[in-house]
Amino acid sequence: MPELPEVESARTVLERYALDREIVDVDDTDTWVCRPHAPGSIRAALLGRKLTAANRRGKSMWLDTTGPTLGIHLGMSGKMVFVDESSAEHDGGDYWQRGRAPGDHRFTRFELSFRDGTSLMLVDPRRLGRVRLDPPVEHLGPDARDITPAQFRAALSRGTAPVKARLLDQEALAGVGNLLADQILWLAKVNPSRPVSALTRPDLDRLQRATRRSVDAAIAEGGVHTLSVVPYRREGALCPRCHTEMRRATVGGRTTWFCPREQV
DNA sequence: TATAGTGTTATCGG
DNA sequence: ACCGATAACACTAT
Repeated sequence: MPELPEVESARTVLERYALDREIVDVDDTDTWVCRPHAPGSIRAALLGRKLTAANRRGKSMWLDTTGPTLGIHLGMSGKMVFVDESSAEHDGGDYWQRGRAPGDHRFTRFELSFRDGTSLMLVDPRRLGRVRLDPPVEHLGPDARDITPAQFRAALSRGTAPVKARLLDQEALAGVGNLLADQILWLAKVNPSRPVSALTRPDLDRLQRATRRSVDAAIAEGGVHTLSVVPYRREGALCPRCHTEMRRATVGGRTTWFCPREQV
């Protein structure tokens, strides 16, 4: 499911395939995913327009058009699929929804049809994704891929929240999800429950470097499921560095796996 | 059959 | 007002 790296691969697909084609039909009838606009309002705003650029900050995407901006968030189970002139489907190589067969429209929640017969759809079984016009993005923190050490220290300096909860706070820094957070904390050898107020300057700098490394690695390797500690997020697994049994906890409301020996 | 889940947001309580 | 925790959302996979 999508964190920053998966959203970036989706953005790349949109940029490569979906720009500069005239929109001749829009299916925005799923008013749970397409909101808060009235049914048909997104359709009316986009008919006859073209997508002109695909942008991303954290896990949020927005598409510039010759009309209003189209915001797309993949939620926990969404993926973008582009159907080309020969009905071949292109997605980000995302590892989830692997079981979906080409042409399966059961979970298509939003669709743009272009004049040349191609189309772009949001496929989202759980319907936790969102499509909206002119989405707000200013509230998001700096993108986790290019946040500077100084910005990172500022984002993690205030308050008493567990450091993992802060890493997941999209207004502090944008793009880190549950798996990336576990990887970052494991790489930096920081306990997920440690209050941000207890982090030292060296801790913060290690965390920032671990964030950059983890995001870059996941983008290069094809998603957060390729991160090195992810296979060890299970009962009975041993830390791949020190062979201590991994421990499970709930931090920031999310399932958390960490090495109790190294992450102190 | 029961439960957990890679995300976000409204609401509650301190 | 600020900060953090929790429940809810809808559906699939185990």
